Amino acid sequence: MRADARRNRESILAAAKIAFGEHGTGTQMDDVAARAGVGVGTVYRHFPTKEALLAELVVQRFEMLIGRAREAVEEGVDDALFRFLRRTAEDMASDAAFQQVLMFAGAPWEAAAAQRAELQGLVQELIDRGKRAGLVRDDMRALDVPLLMGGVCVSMGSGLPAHADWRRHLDLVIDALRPGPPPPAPAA
Amino acid sequence: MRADARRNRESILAAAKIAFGEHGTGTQMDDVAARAGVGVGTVYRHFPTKEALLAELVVQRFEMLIGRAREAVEEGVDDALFRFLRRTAEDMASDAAFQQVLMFAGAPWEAAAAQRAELQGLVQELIDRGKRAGLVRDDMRALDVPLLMGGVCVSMGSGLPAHADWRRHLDLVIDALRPGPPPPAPAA
DNA sequence: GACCATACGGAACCGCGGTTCCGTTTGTCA
DNA sequence: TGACAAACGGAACCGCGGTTCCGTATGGTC
Repeated sequence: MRADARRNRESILAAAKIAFGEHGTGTQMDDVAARAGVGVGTVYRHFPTKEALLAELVVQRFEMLIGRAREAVEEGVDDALFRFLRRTAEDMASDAAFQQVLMFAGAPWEAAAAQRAELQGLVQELIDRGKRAGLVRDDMRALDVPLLMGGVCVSMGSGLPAHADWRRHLDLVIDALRPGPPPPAPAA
Repeated sequence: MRADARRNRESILAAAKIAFGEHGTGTQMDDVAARAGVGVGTVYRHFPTKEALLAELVVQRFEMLIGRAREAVEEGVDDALFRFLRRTAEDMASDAAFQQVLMFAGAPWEAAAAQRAELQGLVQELIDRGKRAGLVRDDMRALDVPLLMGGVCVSMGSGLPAHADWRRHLDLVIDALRPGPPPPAPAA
């Protein structure tokens, strides 16, 4: 691969990261090209499709989350799960496209299947530790994480009028994962 | 207004309700027209814009939710809030477009401002009752409802692979609204 | 320094879907 | 029943944005 080609590929990825982070999946290819200081044709030489470009970004983002999860596991704290969730949310807050991918699935989501699987394993470890310490409800499953985080994503992007307060949303959702109070008298 | 005009308006609204419920905001005007047994032009005679049509549907849906909320208030049960949330979720599950509007706001969302305000008042009543009975956490606010329900919407539409289990999501989120266990030893 | 495969730029292409326009039909009223 | 305003149908229009195409530029090699 020629030197300038490699350089351009990097520029494009960097530009795309910013553009997609800001404008979400609606980002236009021309915009990415412009930011990268490159023509659209060049973008298409490196990534056959907009979806493919986005998929690459999503994989990278998952790779980063895997790193976060590893750190959390190694931290060895009982509430590492919650700390991980908060850090993850903080990361996602600045990436509109990733939020949308997390919410709606599709090709880029599928493309990161391997990463997702790995991440799920690490999260399971965090959950187990939390359960052992009595900080996490017994019936929590690893799949609850994408479920709930997908929900939190709604409160992030889009500059919503009323429900833009994603930190509040996250707090509530994390509380949902703690062991509940004794079931409030099963009266009906 | 001519008789056939009124009749057509109703057909269009009915058709739109079904179409938007199925395909979400991505529903095409031609589809609505076809289902209503009418030409596109006729649809546009009655609703100047796709957004306007959707807005009308959203207002109707909120009107229905207001009805649900009134019922809940009149029920007079302590956990009326939770019962209301479950019924509401059940209603929303079959309306893809409403889910999207709830998630992303925009013009149709704004159009229902009055309804939203009224609904919020009723929900506040339900919350207060729940708090008095000790079933609802003290710091819950009426605005937490759209916040969390918006999140649940993610788990509804779109036939997602992993996180399609919206009932689970709803259960968790409702648990988040209950009074928490004693804060797990403020160690950190 | 010449050569050529590789890479680039960006104008043009194309399908999609919301919206418009106008000739035709139909309800209503005298 | 005749006349006319109101309403209808749907082909055509148009902007948008992803993708393609090809003439030009350039890094690497002999």
